[in-house]
Amino acid sequence: MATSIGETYCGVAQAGERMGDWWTLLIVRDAFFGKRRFSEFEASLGIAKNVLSDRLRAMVEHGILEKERLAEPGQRYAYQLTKKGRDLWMVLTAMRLWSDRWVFGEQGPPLVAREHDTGREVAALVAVDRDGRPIEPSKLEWVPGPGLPSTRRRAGRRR
Amino acid sequence: MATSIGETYCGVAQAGERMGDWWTLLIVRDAFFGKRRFSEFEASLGIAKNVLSDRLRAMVEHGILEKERLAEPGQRYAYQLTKKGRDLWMVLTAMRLWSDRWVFGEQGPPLVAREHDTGREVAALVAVDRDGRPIEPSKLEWVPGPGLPSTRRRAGRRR
DNA sequence: GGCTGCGGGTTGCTATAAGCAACCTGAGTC
DNA sequence: GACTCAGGTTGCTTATAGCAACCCGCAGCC
Repeated sequence: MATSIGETYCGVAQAGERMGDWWTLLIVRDAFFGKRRFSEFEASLGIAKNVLSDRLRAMVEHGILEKERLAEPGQRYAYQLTKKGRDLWMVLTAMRLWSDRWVFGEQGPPLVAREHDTGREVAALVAVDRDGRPIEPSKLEWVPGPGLPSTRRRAGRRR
Repeated sequence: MATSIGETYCGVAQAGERMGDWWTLLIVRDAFFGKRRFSEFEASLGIAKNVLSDRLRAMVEHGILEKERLAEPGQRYAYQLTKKGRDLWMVLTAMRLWSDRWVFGEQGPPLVAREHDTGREVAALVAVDRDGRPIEPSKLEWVPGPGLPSTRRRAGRRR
């Protein structure tokens, strides 16, 4: 995606711009699994070093990861998710649940998220309003919000 | 992402594979906005024709869109979301809400999803268990599910 | 029946970015 | 002071996005 989408008022495009590519999401996923080191991401993802280096730098710049020097011997660093990065949990979960349903299907999910003290598993995501009451997605319409300049009140505007 | 991730048991990677790139998600977004025709996607996204053509074909192959010949005069087609495609709503919403918080922030969201009869706006996504009861993401752990072959019980395996 | 216009593409070229292998560097260690 | 290891960088090759030009079937017009 070389064309700039920096000015678009679509949150999906903005999130995509922050990610850069799918590697970014896979790195975030690994970070949720507890991976923190350059070599751990490299081994887990099979990603080229220069690409990983690029992605990690961009993610630190975007405030998704924090780079920290470890007290361990040698030149070692740890990359940790910031609050902004941890907030991508919903995005990852939405993708995972979609795959569970439409890719893995009958075969069953390869991985489940479980509450450690009760054993309850995450089965779905639901949209809720400000008061936490569920909203049925099929009844939704899209309307301009407060952040949309009045001169360009159109959804999905670009360029 | 040229390296094949077809065999990985990570739902995030699988979803990414089905998407191909961010254009796919933006096309799905536009489809949710009611766009259906080649020229509508082209105009809205500013995407190159060959790339759009590629993406639409791949999305039809993956069962995310359905291509339908219109009864209108001329050579006109409509691309419509399938159930599988509409199910990506949660993914788009998760990304949009993340952007609302971390990109637009103070400025407020450019777009909100509102229930048309009550006016209630989608404010968040919550993870729920099988019975619809909310689960707090910070208390979660990842465990292998029924779909993970026992010979490779490792999260995020690849290649 | 030939001209024009439009939707929906395809083809060919160029520029960007990913993949891969080789090399580098600083810190510990024997 | 030679060796190892983490964490990169450099340079080359290959794949893909972007762009412009062209094409093709259909309809309307005359």
